[in-house]
Amino acid sequence: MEIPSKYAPGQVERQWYTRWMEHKAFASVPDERPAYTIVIPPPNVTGVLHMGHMLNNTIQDVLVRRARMRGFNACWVPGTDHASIATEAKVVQKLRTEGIKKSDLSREAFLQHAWDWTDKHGGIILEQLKTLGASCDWDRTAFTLDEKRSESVINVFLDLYEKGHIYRGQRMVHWDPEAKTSLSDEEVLHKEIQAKLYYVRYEVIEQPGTYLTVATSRPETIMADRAIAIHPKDERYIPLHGMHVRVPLGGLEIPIITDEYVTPDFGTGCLKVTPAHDWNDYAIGQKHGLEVIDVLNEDGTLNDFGLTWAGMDRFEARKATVAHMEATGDLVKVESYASTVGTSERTGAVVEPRLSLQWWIRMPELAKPALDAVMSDDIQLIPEKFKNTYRHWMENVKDWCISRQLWWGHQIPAFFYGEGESDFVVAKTAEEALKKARIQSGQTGLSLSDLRQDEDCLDTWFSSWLWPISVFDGINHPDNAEMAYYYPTQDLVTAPEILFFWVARMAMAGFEYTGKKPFENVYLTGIVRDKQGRKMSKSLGNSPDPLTLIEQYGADGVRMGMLMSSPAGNDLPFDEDLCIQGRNFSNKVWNALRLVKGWESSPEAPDAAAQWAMTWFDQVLAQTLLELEDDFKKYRLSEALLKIYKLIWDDFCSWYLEMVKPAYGSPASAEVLERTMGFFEDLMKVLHPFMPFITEEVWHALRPVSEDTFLNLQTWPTASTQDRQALKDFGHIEALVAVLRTIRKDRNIPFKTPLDVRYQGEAPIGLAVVEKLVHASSQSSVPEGAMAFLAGTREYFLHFDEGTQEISEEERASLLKDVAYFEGFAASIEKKLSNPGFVNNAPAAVIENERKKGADALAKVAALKARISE
RNA sequence: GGGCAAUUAGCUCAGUUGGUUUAGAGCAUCGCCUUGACAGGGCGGGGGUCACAGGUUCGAAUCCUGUAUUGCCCA
Repeated sequence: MEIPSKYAPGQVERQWYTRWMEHKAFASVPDERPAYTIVIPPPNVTGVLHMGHMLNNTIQDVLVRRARMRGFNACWVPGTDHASIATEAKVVQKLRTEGIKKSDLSREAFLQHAWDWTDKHGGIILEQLKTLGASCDWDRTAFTLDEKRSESVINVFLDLYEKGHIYRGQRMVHWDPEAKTSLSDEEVLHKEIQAKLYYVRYEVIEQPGTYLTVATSRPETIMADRAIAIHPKDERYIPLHGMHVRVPLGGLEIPIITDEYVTPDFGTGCLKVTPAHDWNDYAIGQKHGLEVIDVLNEDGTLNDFGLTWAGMDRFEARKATVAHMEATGDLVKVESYASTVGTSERTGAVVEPRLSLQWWIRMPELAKPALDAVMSDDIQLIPEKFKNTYRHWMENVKDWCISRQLWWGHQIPAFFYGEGESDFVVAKTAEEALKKARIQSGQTGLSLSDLRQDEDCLDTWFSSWLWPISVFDGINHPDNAEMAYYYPTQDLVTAPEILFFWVARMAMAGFEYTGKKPFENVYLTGIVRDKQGRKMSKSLGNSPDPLTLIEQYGADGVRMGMLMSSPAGNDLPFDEDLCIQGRNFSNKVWNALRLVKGWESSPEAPDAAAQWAMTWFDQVLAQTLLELEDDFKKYRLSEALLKIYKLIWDDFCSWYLEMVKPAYGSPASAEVLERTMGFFEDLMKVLHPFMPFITEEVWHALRPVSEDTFLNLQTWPTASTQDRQALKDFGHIEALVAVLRTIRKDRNIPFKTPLDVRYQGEAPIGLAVVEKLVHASSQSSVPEGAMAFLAGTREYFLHFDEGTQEISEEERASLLKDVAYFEGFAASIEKKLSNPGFVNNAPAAVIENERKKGADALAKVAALKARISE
């Protein structure tokens, strides 16, 4: 059988994924096994696969595949998110390039474009996940805007409205002038900028010729000023209490008011109050009964209150008003200062505070059970450090603005029948709305054409917070069999950035609609960064294309590369070298297969070395399996992977296979072959969650299995009985082999020349292995003049035919170095032991151990010195 | 400005209630090896005052305090 010496992943990976799909290897239906469920964090339909998805989904796949092998009925539900703002922005942009304006289209026509776009691009990421090897149950693919999910959203809106959790209110919101919609607090990113502070003077009406100077960063809103506020105790301004000033733009007379809110040290201590354009000013305005004048249009241009600057963009108007005031002498000076500005997460536009009528959810009550669940570890956050942040947010949670002035999304099921602010009803359909409206208004003659549905749609998160329930249709049919079986889900894998956006809200919806938590564990991944530590982003262009990586190193190689260094919650400094390591590892596994497949079988019994090797490897495997159990329980995936890596590369390939390897051209004992195949299969099983493709390929190549039997459907290996003795014995053999190799090297003894190893008393267990690995013979007799050396704490000798060989200079130097080390070590122990404080206070076992360490060190010193003096 | 976390080898990280070496691993690096599975490899080596300064203790990478730096969250 010809197997190429270099593993080529491309072909293998494509072939296996196709076969898995054909046989629906990852499909799940409820049965008698326990369920293990993960719902995918639905990627945006606007996105393409990036490194963050790669990391996140690799982790999910590892967890799901392992659960499947451990006897769980594993179900990984895939799907996508309609991403209201982002998608609408994309579609508007696309239409613009075709010369179509959104405002020229009807709602229906626009939505048709949006659906076309989604149908074309929306599934891209899911397709790409298949390349990565994701073992999702694809038949369950859901979309936040599909029929069932939409129905769920509307039902929840109705329910929350009826319970009084949803209300409509005029409030200050974050406004995205580019998308022309409100945003929730979480959709605003605060950025540090270098801003300018403009000092503008306002003339005091009662004292012409006297001016108050105000420092502002937003001169373009000056015409909407409705007061100047000063701190009541600010002595500089006490004489002006109760007076008025003239607004330099427009000339309106406004009062000077006093408020504790003003910081006397900031700027001049005078604050211009513009209730429509600042969160704090709005609060002050409310308190003092000031008029609210909005000088901006929804697209960020100035409206008619903007005087001669009406129609101009806010940033242009800023320059223009400043220039004007400079000319009139009202601009006193300009300073630059560090400030922060809110930008839209989706469009990047600078966000405006804007007073508008929106829909809100009252949060504190909903948040309570979701907070408690995390604080009591009923829902476990991994790593735990996120509990703090979570609590802080949940204890200070603010009402959630859920309406968006967009079309792409779930239209708010509120129907207006009159002009009044409360002339509306909330209903699932127009027909139901009509019934309700007739009753509520008392106007029995109302008809469908009198109703007008709210134009706005709901925040995307208002659908994704239902995700773990809605994918099983648990909102519309709470008692269905799938809900009972799959819900609550087990693990959720997501990024810390959306802990509040999504995780917290899912917990709230979970408790509200099922009375249960939606998931048991939340694994928070880190951010994938480049070598310089920068976040990978499209704008920086520092993100490698995942599909190109997969082409170069294989999905297995990339998966391993990503997981080699990604503890939960820690950022992943991505380096392509990690993928190379993954690829090289694939190749190692591949060549181990080549070796084993090349062995002919013979009926002979195993030789002593092979016999011992099998006993030993069985134990290493058992030991590692136990350690893996613990690692997985703690979600220490990179540690688990590294352990498997070393188990395969070091223990299996470098030691075990060398121990059992038959001489060139000779057959292997059938028993050895059988055991080796068994070990190899177990190794492929434990590696499979991390590297699904190559393990499948190798597993099928090892021993004949039918083509529609898959490794992921096999049982995870169980550890055989523990017997630490074989591991201890190996420690000694390892040391002996290492010393003999060093001696060979130091004395330039070619490998062809056999070594004649001598010892006193009983032969150490596993000596046959040493003979095989370092090409030596051994016997229990020590002739005159043999060279003594130490392996561990036991003394051995080497006999040379041509008498004692001269010790080389290099060897002497290295021996002297060792002597110094062990003498120093022994001295430090001696110091410890002669300290009465230590001897009197430390536990007996610790003291005993120190004594032993000291004695061992001294024995080593003696043996080393004996060799040097030869 | 408030809160949280981190700082261990060139890089990425372990180090589990203070006592298994004078602190480990993987990668990288260096030396030797055209050995019949694999040079995408084998064998061997070098490399760290555990950020800094104090303190607690018989004993500190580990506990406490302060300082510095970095990151995250909130305002």
